[in-house]
Amino acid sequence: MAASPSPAPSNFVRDIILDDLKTNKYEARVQTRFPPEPNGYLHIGHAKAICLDFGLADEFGGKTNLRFDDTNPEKEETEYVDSIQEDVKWLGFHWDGLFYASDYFDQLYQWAVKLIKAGKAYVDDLSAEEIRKHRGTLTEPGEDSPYRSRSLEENLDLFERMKAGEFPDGSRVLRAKIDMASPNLNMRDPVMYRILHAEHHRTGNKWCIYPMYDFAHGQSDSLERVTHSMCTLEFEDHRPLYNWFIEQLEIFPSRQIEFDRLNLTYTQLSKRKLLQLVEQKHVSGWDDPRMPTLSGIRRRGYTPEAIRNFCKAIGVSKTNGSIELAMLEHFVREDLNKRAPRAMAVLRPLKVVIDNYPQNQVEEMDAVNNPEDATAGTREIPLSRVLYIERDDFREDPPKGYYRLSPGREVRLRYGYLVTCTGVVKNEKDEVIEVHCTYDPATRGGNTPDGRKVKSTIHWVSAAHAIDAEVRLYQTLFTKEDPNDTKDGEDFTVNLNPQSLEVRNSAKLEPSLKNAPAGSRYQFERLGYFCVDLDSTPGKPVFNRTVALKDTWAKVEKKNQPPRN
RNA sequence: UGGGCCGUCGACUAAUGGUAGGUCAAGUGCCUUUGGAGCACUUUGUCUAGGUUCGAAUCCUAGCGGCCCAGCCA
Repeated sequence: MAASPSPAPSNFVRDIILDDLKTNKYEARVQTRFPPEPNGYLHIGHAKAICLDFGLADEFGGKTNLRFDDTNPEKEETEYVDSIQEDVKWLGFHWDGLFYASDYFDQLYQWAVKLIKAGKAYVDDLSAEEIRKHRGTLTEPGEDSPYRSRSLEENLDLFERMKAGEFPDGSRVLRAKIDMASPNLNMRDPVMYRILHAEHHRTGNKWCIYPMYDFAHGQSDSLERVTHSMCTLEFEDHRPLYNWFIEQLEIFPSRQIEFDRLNLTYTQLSKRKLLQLVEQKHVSGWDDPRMPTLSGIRRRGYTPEAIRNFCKAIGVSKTNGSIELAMLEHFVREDLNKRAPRAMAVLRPLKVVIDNYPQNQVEEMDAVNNPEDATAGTREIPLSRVLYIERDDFREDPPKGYYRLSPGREVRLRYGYLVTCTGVVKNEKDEVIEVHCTYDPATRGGNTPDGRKVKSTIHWVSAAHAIDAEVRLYQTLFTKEDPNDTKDGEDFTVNLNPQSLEVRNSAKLEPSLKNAPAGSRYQFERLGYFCVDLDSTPGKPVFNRTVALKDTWAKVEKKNQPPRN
């Protein structure tokens, strides 16, 4: 066994599998499944589950099925089925079998009949409301339904007629006969089947009764001979029921193991609430780059490698916690730093005129594409008398510690020349609209033959050669670490960040970016990582900022000037 | 206040009765044609109280704190 370069840290699920392997449980076989309900798009929380399910099976030479948990025809759609498959593949995983819980509807029906015949299930005529009342409370036991003691024959007949469509929605259900006094509410005669005259995305109108999650999930695991069935913590209370059905049915004993779901600061990971954001148009869609969906994150410019590394780093446990968003951002920076070619782009242009530079001269300056990757090569960038620099890179009255351009000060233009600011031009509102400089011809390429040092190197683009672009800058979608932290009666949308999207319409890019294809990623020097959006048009590219570079100066400035409000 | 689960640096996670370690964050310095990247160093932790033991983050007891469960959702 070769030592892996970055060994996956162990976790309690892996320990369980290791132990089962040692004791030869399941004939030393490892099989998992990733079981999404196709009622929404996959998000970063699912990525954690995917990495666990597929990762563990891969590690032990096992199999992983993709199985759609499609037992509720009213919420599920093929659009979601398609996006989920695309996202799993994009993340870099390959499933063995592709299944649907609905593939098992016939088998499930037969098993339900088997339980009725064994006296372990009955048809209940109580309404939903009445069932709720009979269920008792957290501290008081429930009461038996008056229909609990029906004869086998009557139960069989009624269940068959439920299937045949003789009864309206909600009029009857099939229930497991377990224990109405159980302290675990899931064991108080849980509903197995409900009547739903609804068209199913796969089975069409074949069925008008549909199994509940509890009477489908474990059985599906068992049918596929899944050995280790990982799910999130809220299903711990369902495990006794999961096992009860397997025992009563005498089928393959898959084992359910629960782990902690991912929580990320400043991020909403409830599928229902993500759907709400889409439906109420707080975002442009499931793939809005501010969304934590895999499609949103992908459009934002994240790489699958970064997400996988993140999932590996956060680990798996049973502790309810919240990962800091900075952790995710670290892993995308780490990955993009190695692979993203550099380019120069000015987001808020300020015109610079180099007064002593020849009027119509243009020089091609050599620039390295990626200092982290010697094989990435170099490119040429045109320089001329009129440039744009970042507004932030000039201050008429520089604060302490600021060492970019200001009157009388010399800085280096990256891959260009050293320039010294000689003056400014202002408009009637006293705003600087133009900066004047002189350059030192001896410093071509940014070199200083005399060994002189400058404190700062800034990026620039030649005005005559620049490409106009739209750049979209993002902040967190929510202003609070916990978006669900609201006052009574308030919806989580009150925590939406009004500044989560900022569009810069007049960005100027170096000409090499002209034909960058959608999805390609760059580091704009000194600014951050950016990704070409699919809204780009031939005349005007659109870039998304994936994540900003770490900005030491911004930190210093913030510390020196605490917020006024 | 019925049942289930969980408490280790600011965050996440290891240590499986035997040196409390790693990553992120924060801080300091070095270096730098990105105030980027990199490198070095530093700060901070076993929820509390008892008990078992030569030895406890780990085992036991009792507290305290947090999360989940009363859908014909998953």
